[in-house]
Amino acid sequence: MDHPQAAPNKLWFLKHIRLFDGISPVDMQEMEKITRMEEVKKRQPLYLTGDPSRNVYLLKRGRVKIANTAPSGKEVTFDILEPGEVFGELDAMEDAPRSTSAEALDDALICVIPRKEFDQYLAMHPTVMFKLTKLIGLRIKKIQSRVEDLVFRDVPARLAHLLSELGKTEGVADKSGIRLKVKLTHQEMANLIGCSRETVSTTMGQFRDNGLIQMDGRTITIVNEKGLSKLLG
Amino acid sequence: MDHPQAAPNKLWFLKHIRLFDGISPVDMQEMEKITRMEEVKKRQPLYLTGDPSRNVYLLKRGRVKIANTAPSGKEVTFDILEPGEVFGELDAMEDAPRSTSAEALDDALICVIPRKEFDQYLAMHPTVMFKLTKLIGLRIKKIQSRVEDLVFRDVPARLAHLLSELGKTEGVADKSGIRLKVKLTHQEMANLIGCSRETVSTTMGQFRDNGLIQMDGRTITIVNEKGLSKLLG
DNA sequence: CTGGCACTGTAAGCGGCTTTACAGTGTTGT
DNA sequence: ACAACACTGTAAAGCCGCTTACAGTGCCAG
Repeated sequence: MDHPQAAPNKLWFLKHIRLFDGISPVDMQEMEKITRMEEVKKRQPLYLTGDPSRNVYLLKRGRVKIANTAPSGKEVTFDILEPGEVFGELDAMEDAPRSTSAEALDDALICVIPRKEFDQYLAMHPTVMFKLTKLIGLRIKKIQSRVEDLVFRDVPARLAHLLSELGKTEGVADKSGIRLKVKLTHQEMANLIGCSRETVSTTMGQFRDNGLIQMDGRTITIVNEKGLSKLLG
Repeated sequence: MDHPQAAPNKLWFLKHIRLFDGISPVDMQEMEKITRMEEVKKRQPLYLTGDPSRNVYLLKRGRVKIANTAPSGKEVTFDILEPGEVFGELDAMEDAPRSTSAEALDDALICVIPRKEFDQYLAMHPTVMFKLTKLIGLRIKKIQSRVEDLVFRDVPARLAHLLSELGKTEGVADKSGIRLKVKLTHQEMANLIGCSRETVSTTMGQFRDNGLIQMDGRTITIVNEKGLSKLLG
């Protein structure tokens, strides 16, 4: 049965990795041979900035945060990965020290591939490499739009943008609007949009007061999506 | 003779494209077949955001600016490309509309490759594709550090960072320090570091007053490199 | 060589965001 | 169950960088 609780094996998981969308089962089986599965506890770092880049990772279950910390202690979050994503392959392909850190946000299950085997695999599977190149291209676009956000938009607009993105990817329709099963703290949102924790709290408060969102504990519901979009510019 | 003024032909130029570093001459000759050279006048746009992505480009001579403009008219510059760089391939590989605009900053010479031919070429030359993936990886790191700059550092630090980068890539040793043959206006620097033109002017003035740099017309000389680095962090 | 245009220099005023400082409210582990 | 801790709400003060406004300088074309 095609369900993780039933028979979670490596091949089942590989099918759900975006890198293998539209890739032949044979190629996938070969990948299976060189991977090893690993459980990771919540808050456990997978690697830190500056570490040697020994492995490439595939995320099976849970979320992983890709981030960096300034000497001051201030943190910027580049991405929060969902199951199905590949990560750590850029530093690994160049055999360069890690340029970011990666940390599990939940108890997670990942697939570990040693750097060399990954390189060899790619060299022998051009279609997978082509797919990888495209995935990396999408990431560039994503981060380019982060730069645009930081330069063009103020905090309310950036926060509105974040919320509406979360609405698209994680939202569930509800009687009063789009309910977000967000497990992000205000601090984590602040790291994503580049501002302080306090500013996130007050801005969310304003959104609530203006009837754009509802907040119930840590559940956010987008009540007035159009109102949010209007903030974007 | 291996000199552009003497015999500037496509093959000569391809040797100087980073994408072909360490690539076999045979592969390069095949690329030559599918390219066409084109002169571009200063300030001429190669493409605008939203255009269909028909081609991939190789920059032979002159500089090209990759940028985007907000509805407000504010502009952000993602990169200023030097000869030897490939560009426009990300949008082209996905057959997506241009996500940025590209404009010649000088009279330039570029090599144009139709999207489809580029895709086919890559499919048949895995080593070139591997190289391309690595180049894109480097670009991600570059833009990630832009995000860090915007979040972690204030304008003086970002400007100091820009100047010392320019010193590394374009600096010439001089009796009083590192002379920059920069052809960037304050506006262009502002677009690169994400602040207003006026702030660049005043901050440069402060650097001058503090003996970090000298300014003579549009020539900048870094006098006290250590002093600049101290601003970084 | 000269008028026009683009770029630079500078300064006052203002606004958005950070910092600092706490009080209040979950949430978790044992 | 409850202490300890982490997260949220809020507000005052201060500062960085933007906006506005203009004067000065340099460069290029005709």
